[in-house]
Amino acid sequence: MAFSSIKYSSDSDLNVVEQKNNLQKRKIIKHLFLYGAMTNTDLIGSVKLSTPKVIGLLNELKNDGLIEELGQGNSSGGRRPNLYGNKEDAFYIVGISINIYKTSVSIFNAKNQKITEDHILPLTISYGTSIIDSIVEFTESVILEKQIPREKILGIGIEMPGMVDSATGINKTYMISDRPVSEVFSEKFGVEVLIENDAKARAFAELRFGAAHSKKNVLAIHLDWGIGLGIIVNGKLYKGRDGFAGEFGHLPMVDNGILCKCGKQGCLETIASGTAIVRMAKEGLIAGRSAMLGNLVNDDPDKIEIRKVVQAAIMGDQFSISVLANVGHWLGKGMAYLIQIFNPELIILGGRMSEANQFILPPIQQSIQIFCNPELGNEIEIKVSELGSQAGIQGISALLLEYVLDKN
Amino acid sequence: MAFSSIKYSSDSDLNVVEQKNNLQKRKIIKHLFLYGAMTNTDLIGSVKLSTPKVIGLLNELKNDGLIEELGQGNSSGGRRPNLYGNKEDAFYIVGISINIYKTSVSIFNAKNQKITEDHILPLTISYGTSIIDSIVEFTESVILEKQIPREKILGIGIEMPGMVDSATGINKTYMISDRPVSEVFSEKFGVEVLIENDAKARAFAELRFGAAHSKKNVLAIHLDWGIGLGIIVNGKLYKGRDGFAGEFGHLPMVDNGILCKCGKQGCLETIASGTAIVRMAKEGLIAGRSAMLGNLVNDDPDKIEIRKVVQAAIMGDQFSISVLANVGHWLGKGMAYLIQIFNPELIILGGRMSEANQFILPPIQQSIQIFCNPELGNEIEIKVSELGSQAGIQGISALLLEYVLDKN
DNA sequence: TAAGTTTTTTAAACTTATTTAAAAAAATAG
DNA sequence: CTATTTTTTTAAATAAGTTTAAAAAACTTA
Repeated sequence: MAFSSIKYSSDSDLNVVEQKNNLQKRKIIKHLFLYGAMTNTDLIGSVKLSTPKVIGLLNELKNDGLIEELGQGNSSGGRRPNLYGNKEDAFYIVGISINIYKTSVSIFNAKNQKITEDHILPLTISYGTSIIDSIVEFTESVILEKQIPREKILGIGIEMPGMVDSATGINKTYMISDRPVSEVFSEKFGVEVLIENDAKARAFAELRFGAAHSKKNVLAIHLDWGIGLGIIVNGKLYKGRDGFAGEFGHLPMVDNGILCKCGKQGCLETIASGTAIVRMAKEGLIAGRSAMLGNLVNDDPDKIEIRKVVQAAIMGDQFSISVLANVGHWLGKGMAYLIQIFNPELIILGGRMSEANQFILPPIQQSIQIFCNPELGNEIEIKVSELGSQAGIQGISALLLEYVLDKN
Repeated sequence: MAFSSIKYSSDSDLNVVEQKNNLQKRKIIKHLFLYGAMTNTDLIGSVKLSTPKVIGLLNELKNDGLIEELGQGNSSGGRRPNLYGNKEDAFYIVGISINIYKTSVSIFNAKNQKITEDHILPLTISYGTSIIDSIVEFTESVILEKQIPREKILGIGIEMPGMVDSATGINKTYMISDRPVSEVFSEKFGVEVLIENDAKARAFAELRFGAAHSKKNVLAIHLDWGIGLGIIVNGKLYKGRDGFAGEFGHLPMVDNGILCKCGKQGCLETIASGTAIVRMAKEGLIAGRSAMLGNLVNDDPDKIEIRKVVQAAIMGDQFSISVLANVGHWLGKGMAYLIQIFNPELIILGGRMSEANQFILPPIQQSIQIFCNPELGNEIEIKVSELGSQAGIQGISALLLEYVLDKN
């Protein structure tokens, strides 16, 4: 914490890991958190230190009570190496995932194990600060339930939609306040708080735990109610000057198109997002263009969700198929833009809309062929995220860890 | 060079700087090349070493004959510091700039001073390798004229249009060969050769010597016969997986638009490049839409060039003004895409088309307002490059320097 | 012009981590 | 089951650069 250096009180009430502020030790802890138990030889490659040095640090960390020996690894014919791992209770990270319609809270231990069940708070995100207190209260109840001592909480990471500047802790779209929303949260929780945009948190999860691991230049598209983009460049999450990079969903795609909530017309989000699918399906239902979809929702337009449209498409409903194909067409065109600008190694598709993948992937491929230079378009690898719904909370927790351990 | 480590011959025929392969020494030489003479205190900040160490290295380099003392700098009341600079003849860099219609050659000494007059070879770039020998011959004549000993040439940097992969030395658009074109050049010249795309070389010049200096996230748009983009991210030139990042000119902008030389329709280049200006002006002239432009070229469509269109616009020619405004409109829309994706600190406009800046900048601004999120669009800084026509050759020379000195 | 101050340079002491070498532990071969 | 090999761990020696302190040079001020 910023004020720890001017504190007069004893070290004992400082965060455990902060006490061990040796950069190299932090690097080891970070590694053991992200990638699990390791031998000292494994660590040598990662922290770029010599054997004697790493062993020395490992022994110090053991004495500090932050790591422990976990038996022996296997060897190809020689002394078996000791395995070292973080002690479960060395510290905890709280991850909060704020969605448009719900908020969920998870707690991870120092081994990056989720120690909580699903804690979901139905709550519609607000433009103002009205939902903050509910989120704090809900989170506190989870912390209390697990009896996590405050000083063992490394920090709280919050991922949310909107234009988030994690450096200043401001969201320009939601929870707009006269002072940084991360500061408001931090004050109420009494621990470090980091906020980040949902698509960026997910891209970071892909970088650390998913398909982007050990890759350098990757784009992670987050297909949810809106369309987000996380950009990984030179193996690092790219944020831009104010943290607003990746406003992919608001690229103007259709002249004089539908009015977007951002105020402009014809944004990609208006024709290719989860919201757009629901809107088009509703319109089609009302216009009587799909009996099958009508059956699935008892002719009630308000009951339409992405899953229903996909379900109808699977059943062969022409209208639903064409809605999803159209979404794929526009997404593919947008992706062609990205491919030509970034020449990435890989594009990862994730988020709620992946339910519809079988119907949107082929038109995406087709659009890329049409709109993209073949030298670039033919070589691009497109993958569907394997991290699932936990990507966001995993990403924001890892971001928080690195944020706290890398500073100073 | 790669083979220096397995050479049996004496060190004397190795490149001077290669002999001093100490990384820290190279860093100092690089710095003195890029930013001129410095005091040891100046260097301490740049190479991140202590005073005694830097002084030691400086003395060694002096003994090596690579740098020299250049009198004293000034002090605010104390002993005056020694100034150190590269010796002019420590090494030389040859820069070659291949354009669509001409190729120019320059030689820089170790102080980054251009020691040659303008040497321009009129030559239309070819899809095959036919022009290579002419370029080599022309370059050799310049080297011979200045009597530069081969072993003092650090390397030759070549900037050129097209899809260039500098890592493999291949251009996918021009000078296509069965083996890397940089290798072909390197064999003929007998020294290290680096090739790079023109827009990227110019962006690098902006980063080292221009408006992007000390900035982190900058886009440099190169408006020439085509439209190129150099991307600077986290203070480094971004190239993408194959080096093809920045294919901005081939973003699809117009549905069923004009056929582009890339094979697709409606690329940005077909409506907003130097080539597009000339095409539109020709069409207008033939259709009799501009008497003023007709006067300037004696009604000969083949005499139209960008400068003539600008000249007519300055004289108030409605048609020419509308052509340039249209170009600005589309460029601005393209830039809105880039701003939303990159959230850059700065966009630099450079290249041949900057002659038309007074007519294209206002519509660019307007398009950004229309198509860009105000949070991003209002904050963006747009500058016209101050490096002028030398940007390309300066950029490729600096790239070559760093390429040679940074590798082992 | 001399004394004092500021800043650079040089020299010595100290820190830190690496390299080298030896010891310990566990697997494999005979 | 023992000897050999392989690999990790520990210990000592070495290397490299930083910090501290002192000396030298040049400017300021009285």
